[in-house]
Amino acid sequence: MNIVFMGTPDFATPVLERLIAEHNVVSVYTKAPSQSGRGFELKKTPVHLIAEKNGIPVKTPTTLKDEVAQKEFATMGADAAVVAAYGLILPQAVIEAFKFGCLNVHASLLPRWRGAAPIQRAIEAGDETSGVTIMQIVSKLDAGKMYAKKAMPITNETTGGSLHDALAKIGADLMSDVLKNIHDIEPVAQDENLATYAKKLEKDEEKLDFNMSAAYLERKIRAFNPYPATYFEHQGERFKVLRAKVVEKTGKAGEILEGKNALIIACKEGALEVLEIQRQGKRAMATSELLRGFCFEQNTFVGA
RNA sequence: CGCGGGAUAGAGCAGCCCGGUAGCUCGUCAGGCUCAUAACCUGAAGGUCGUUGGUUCAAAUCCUUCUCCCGCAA
Repeated sequence: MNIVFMGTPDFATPVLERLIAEHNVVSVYTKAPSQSGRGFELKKTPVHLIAEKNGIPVKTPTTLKDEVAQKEFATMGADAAVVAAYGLILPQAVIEAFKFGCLNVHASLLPRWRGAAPIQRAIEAGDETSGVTIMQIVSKLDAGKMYAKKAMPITNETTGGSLHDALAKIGADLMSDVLKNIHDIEPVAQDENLATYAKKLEKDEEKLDFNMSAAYLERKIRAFNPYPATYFEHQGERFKVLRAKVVEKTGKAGEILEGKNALIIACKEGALEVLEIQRQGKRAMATSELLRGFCFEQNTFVGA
């Protein structure tokens, strides 16, 4: 099958690699290289790099709304477009430009968690299951008919990173299956009454608010690991928290109950023992390692 | 050239501002104590202080080259 691929971040690369292996990827669309990272170097997207490595033409339009961009699709003779975390809105004209339409890989079991950050929101909310949905793109966000779904459990060990990687692989498999059987699958509509939205992660969410319960904060820490990661501030320094567990202790919210042999911080309900931490300028390490040479003063407060 | 922090024993840190014998906590090893232990006591090994050059009687410390790591920001 001749396919146009559209995607941007790491989540999209397993899907693209699978398509390259199994189909004829005629063109790849991704976001333009942008100044990012230390030194503001111009960085190509992960999808961009994979495409280049495989000698596939890459296009990086800033919008697909103009007619020039849309006419390109007509001349490619592609049967379908596969979209994975592309980051641009597809206008109706693009959606209709392909025989099989535009197929999207979404990292949740739709209609739950439509939107930008389904992986993190599922963990944060305490869902016991996550998964991948392959659906048809329609003008309404993540609301198209579904071809296939595959679930996977969320455990106490699941982090945003681990779930992301697992779902990306599942997504690649599932998309492969759907494309193979596209003639035989009748897509089913989503139940609009069950739809929820996963709003994108905001900067101010990264700061841990110890006025929340320990159980919630623990989930959030896992959801935000490794990116964008949560943190607290203590005596002018910022400490990223990568892993923690809930412990049965009480104190005023944000109070350091133990700072020498372990780091335990009181929350509104319960307390958190920080297990993996990253001091600014340093790499992430087990809290026990940091505490060999560093000490948090007991009974001082962190956070706000 | 977006802003900033860091590199010191196997690990984590202090020392640097104000140059003058290389420190702390832990780990390792040996011995001791104990019914016993991740506990306790005694002792030991382990460092060209990331790299280059300079200043100086003297550099972990001040200036400089490069490499690597990280935070912010996007």
